[in-house]
Amino acid sequence: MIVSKDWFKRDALKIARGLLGKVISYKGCSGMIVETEAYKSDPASHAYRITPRSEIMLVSYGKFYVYFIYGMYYCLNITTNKGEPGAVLIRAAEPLDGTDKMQRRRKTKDMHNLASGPGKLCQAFGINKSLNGKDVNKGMRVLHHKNYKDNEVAVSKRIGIKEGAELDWRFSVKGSKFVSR
DNA sequence: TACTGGATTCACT
DNA sequence: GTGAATCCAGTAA
Repeated sequence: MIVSKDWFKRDALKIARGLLGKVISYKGCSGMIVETEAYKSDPASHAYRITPRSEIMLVSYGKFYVYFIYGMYYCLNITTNKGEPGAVLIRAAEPLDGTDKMQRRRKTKDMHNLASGPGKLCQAFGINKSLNGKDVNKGMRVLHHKNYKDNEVAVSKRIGIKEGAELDWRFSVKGSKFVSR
């Protein structure tokens, strides 16, 4: 079951929390999201100062925002919108299907090392700037986990959301071995 | 046009 | 724990 674009028309913090346990599917690979980070209009965010690159966060929701960083890595975001520009960074995922492809792209067999970080995740799924600006579910799909079809609250209870001790905008699945360091 | 630094990762010590 | 890799967007001139 696909997560609708309108699902992202809410506060970034709620989206970041709600995305945990959701599944992303792209290029024959899929994985369950286990770590996210919400970005709103704070100084650390691209949404703080709107530029041509980050304008997408101001004018849209439910779109992919992919940017290149450190000359080597991509980071995958999904834009949100509830009265102010924002986005959620997908930081890590637990590989489900297409792990052989991920292992080839990542040049490692280590499952824990396939998508346990923003840059690793993009490398494993073969994500690049061609996904930037595309609507959710066009290209990459965002799905409800087959085992977690019920509502968000139930999902949260079952997988156990762990909020960052100091960072209340970063969320991870409690006990997951697939979150970044 | 030139410079600066980054929502990271990995190898090496 | 530390530093290198690497390139693009943003900024200042």
